[in-house]
Amino acid sequence: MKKKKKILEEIYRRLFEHFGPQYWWPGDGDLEIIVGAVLTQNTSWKNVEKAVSNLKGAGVLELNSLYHLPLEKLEELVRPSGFYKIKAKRLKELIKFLYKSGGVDELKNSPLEELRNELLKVKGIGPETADSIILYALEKPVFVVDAYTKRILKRIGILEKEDVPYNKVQELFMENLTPDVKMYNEYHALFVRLGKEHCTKRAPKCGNCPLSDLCNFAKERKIENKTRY
DNA sequence: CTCCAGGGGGCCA
DNA sequence: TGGCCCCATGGA
Repeated sequence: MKKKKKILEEIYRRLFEHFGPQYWWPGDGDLEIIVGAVLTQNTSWKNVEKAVSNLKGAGVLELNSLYHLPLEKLEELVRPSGFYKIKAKRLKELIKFLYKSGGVDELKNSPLEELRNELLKVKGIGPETADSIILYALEKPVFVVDAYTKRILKRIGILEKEDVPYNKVQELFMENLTPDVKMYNEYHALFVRLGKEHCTKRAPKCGNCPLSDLCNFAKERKIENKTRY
């Protein structure tokens, strides 16, 4: 039971030493983080940047502007991020919630649990998006779980399969690591960094991966290479 | 050409 | 609950 705590601490230490601090979220401003959290749903960050750039260029990356921006116009601006019609709708719902709540700064005053439940009621805001907003924009200690997190844990052998409920994986971290905004921030950012650079779905680069000696996937690949050559 | 990317909701048994 | 499908652009 305490073994997992050790492993999770070890993984963090290794990633931090290897990559250094990531200083997330990429991009700046609370609202940009919040908008980006929706736009990046099942989408490469590269495409999100284009959409965010469009919003900035149009001068509408601001609560009041977004609130009054016609849905059709918003769709057009976020199109590069994919799923643009549904994402425009989701952004509208979220902006409406922020607007009614009195703005982003006002939300920072409400307790984490209540905040999370309110965000999850918004159509289009699921656990990962809600937690990303809470951790990175509102700076409260929730651990963000994403596809990279599950893939990495699965390959290391901590999870038996990637198809595990979000909350179960989140509990794994939050029951073993003391709540800390900065550390949770870096940990998730480091998982994404590792996921992009090494632990990709196809053609993983296990060679100089800082976790390769813990990773069953890397070990199997090594065996393959040995028997092949 | 196929597969993938920092998810989430709707539907149906 | 669990399984399946849909949303869509841009890069590899």
